[in-house]
This record gives sequence, structure tokens and C-alpha cells, in this order.
Amino acid sequence: MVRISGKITSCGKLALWQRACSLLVGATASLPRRRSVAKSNATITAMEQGREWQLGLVLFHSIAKNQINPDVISFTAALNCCGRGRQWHLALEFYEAMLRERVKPNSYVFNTMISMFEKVRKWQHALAFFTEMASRQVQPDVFSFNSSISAFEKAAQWWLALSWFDTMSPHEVQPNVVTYNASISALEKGSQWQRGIQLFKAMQMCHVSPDIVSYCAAITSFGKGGEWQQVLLLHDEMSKRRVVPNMLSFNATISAVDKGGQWQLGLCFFNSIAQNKLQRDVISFTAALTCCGRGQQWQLALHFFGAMPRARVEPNAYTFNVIISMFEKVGAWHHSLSFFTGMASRQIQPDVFSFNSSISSFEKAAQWSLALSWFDAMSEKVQPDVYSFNSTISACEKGSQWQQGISLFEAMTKHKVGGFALSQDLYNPDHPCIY
DNA sequence: CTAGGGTTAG
Repeated sequence: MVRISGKITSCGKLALWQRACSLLVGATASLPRRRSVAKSNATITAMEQGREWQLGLVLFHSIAKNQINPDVISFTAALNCCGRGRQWHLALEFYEAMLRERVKPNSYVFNTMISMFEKVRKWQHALAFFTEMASRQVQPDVFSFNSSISAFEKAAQWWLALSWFDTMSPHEVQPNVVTYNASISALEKGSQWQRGIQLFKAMQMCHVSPDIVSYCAAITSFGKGGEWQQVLLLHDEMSKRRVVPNMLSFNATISAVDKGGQWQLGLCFFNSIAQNKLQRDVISFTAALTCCGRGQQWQLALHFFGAMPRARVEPNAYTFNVIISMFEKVGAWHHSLSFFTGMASRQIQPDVFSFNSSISSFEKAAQWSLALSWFDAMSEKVQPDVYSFNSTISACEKGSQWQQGISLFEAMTKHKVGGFALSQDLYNPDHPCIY
């Protein structure tokens, strides 16, 4: 008799869920119950890893129908399916069902829940499950801490991330490279990049070797601070330590040196992606286009944009936003407009960035009626923010449409848009609309 | 059965 669950598990790792399914179906139904649960669990996981999370859930339900009680591993696998499908409400129901059926949740269950809440950006829920874990006498392990820190990182809750980090030793859990990486990112996202760099240095003192993800986090941190020279030093250090850069680290580098004003250097790093025989993705191109924007190199930007189909890379909303904003900067409003309309023809939904950058470019060119019509179109799709109002009001002012400007201003204060961050124009004592 | 990284304007 072959160990079928092992085979199914390897199918999952290779994302061969169809094969996993047929192995399961092909197996005889006369296996001992314990073995068949293991088999089903392996299949659920295989489906989840093959991104067929719905099928995994279907299989989970079929276990119960075949009078086999799902065990804690079945529930964990099902929870992972929920996580993959971002179905956190459903996951909560599974958790409740599990308690009802007297299946004791273990650390895997809690870690899976915490990780799911990280994915759906619900850090309070992640925290609640971390606490729930303690109340059910399950000791948190390195996965619990790391997943929680990541959940806090996504929400820029750097203080919580650090306090979790500090709680690890009292719990006798050793931080590992993932702990450091998540914490460095949390500090960077919380605008504490210097602290993040301190942690990056501290990990080496604690004999945890930085890997490519650590370097990525450090590069992004230095980028936040505009420290582009330090980014170059990190690249030297990486090659000395034989940490191989990948597409993600190059993408981070392009953006980091660009933020330090070194847009040409950013473009060099963009070129090195292909030189290193690595794939470029939409983020690589978008980062390169951002460099072009900073350097006001719009012809070059059009060249990169034109090169995307050949690299089989589809632009997304970020890509278009960068281009629209670049044309705003160089004062080419008709180009902003044509890229904005280009989004629709590619079924890309314009977001608040797309609208605001377009309105700004119309405002700069005193195209008040375009600005107004964009503002109106925007209001039907996305929530205008303080900048949307400011640019549109400013456009009205430039076009001597002061009545329109005033009514927008009133609408803005009525809806409490942007709190106290009001338009400079409206505070200008020379402004005819208000004074 | 469980954990980490990269892209956008004013």
C-alpha cells in the first residue's frame, strides 16, 4: 500500500491540485479512517496551495458527509483555504465550529488565524487571536510572534511590533531572520527607519545572518531617509556575503535611490535586472517610470512604457498614475488626459491618485471645465480627498469661476474633507473668493 | 497544517 497522503502533499507543493484530486478519488475507500483523514487533509492543502481554495473547502465539507470527523489538521487546512480566499468571516465560523465539535485548537490553528488577519489587514483581530491563544493555554511560538508582527507591520503599528519583539525572550522564543525582517519593515512603515536600520545591525550582533529579505527591508528603510549612498553600500555588502539580489531587491533599490534624488542611478538598477537575467515585473517598470518622472524625462518614460508589452508586463493603476503625474509635472495636460482615458480602455479603474493627478494637470493649464468635469466623474466612483477639492477649487479660481469654487469649498467643509488641511489659496488674503 | 520583502501625486 502506497503512502498516498505523502504523494498528495508533494502535488500541493508543486501546485498540481488536479493530480492531487485524482489521487484521492482513485484511492480505495477501504483505508482505515485515520489514514483517510490524513489523505483528505493533504488534498485540501494541495488545493489551497494550487489556489483552488474553494475546492479545498468543498472537500472539507465532504469529509463530514462521509462520516469522518475532521481533525485539527483538517480545520487548519480549511482555515488556510479561507486565508487564501480572504474569507475571514468564514474562518471565524470554522473556528467556532471547531470549538463546538470539541476539536482543541493548537498553535497551528492560531498561527493560521493570525496570518490570515495579517493578509486581510485586520491587526486588531490578529491581536485578539494572539490573546485567545494564551487564554486557551497554547504557548505562542516563533510563527505566532512573526505573524503578529507582520500584521502590525501592515498597519504601520511599529510600536506594537516592537513590543511583541521584546516579549519574545520572556516567552523563551528566539527571534529568527523572519522576526527581524518583519520588525525592520514595521519600523520603516511607521516612519521609524533609523530604528529599523539599528535592528538590521543588531540582528548581525545576535548572529542572525541577514538574507535577501533583510537587505530588501534595509534598502527600503534607507530609501525612506533618502540615504542613497547607504543603499549602494548595502549592495556591496550583499555581494561580499554572497546574498544574491533578486527582482524584488532591485525594485526596492530603484525606488530607494530615486527617493534620494538619484533617478539616473535608479534607471541603471532597472537595467541591471535584465543584465542579471531576472524577470522584470510591473513594479520594476513602474519604479523606472517614477525615475523618469523625477527627472522629467517624459520621452524616456514613453520608451519604457512602450517596452512593457515586449517584456509581457501589463501596466496597472500605479503605472498609469505615475505617468499621469509626470505629465502634470511637465505641464502636458493633454498627455495626462490621454493616459487617463487609456486606463478605461484597458479596464483599469482610475483611483483617487489618477483623478487627482489629472485634475492637477488641468488646473496647471487653467482648464477649469475639464477639472470640474473630472471632479464630478470622480465623485461617482471614489471619495474625493482634500487635494481633489484644492486642485479643483484652484482651477475654478484660475478660470475666474469663483462661484463654483465657493460652492466646492462649502461642500468640502460640509463633508469635513481633510480636516484642517485647507487649500493655501483659501487662506490667501488676496484671494477674491473669500476676502 | 503555520511566518517575512518591492511600485504612485499634490
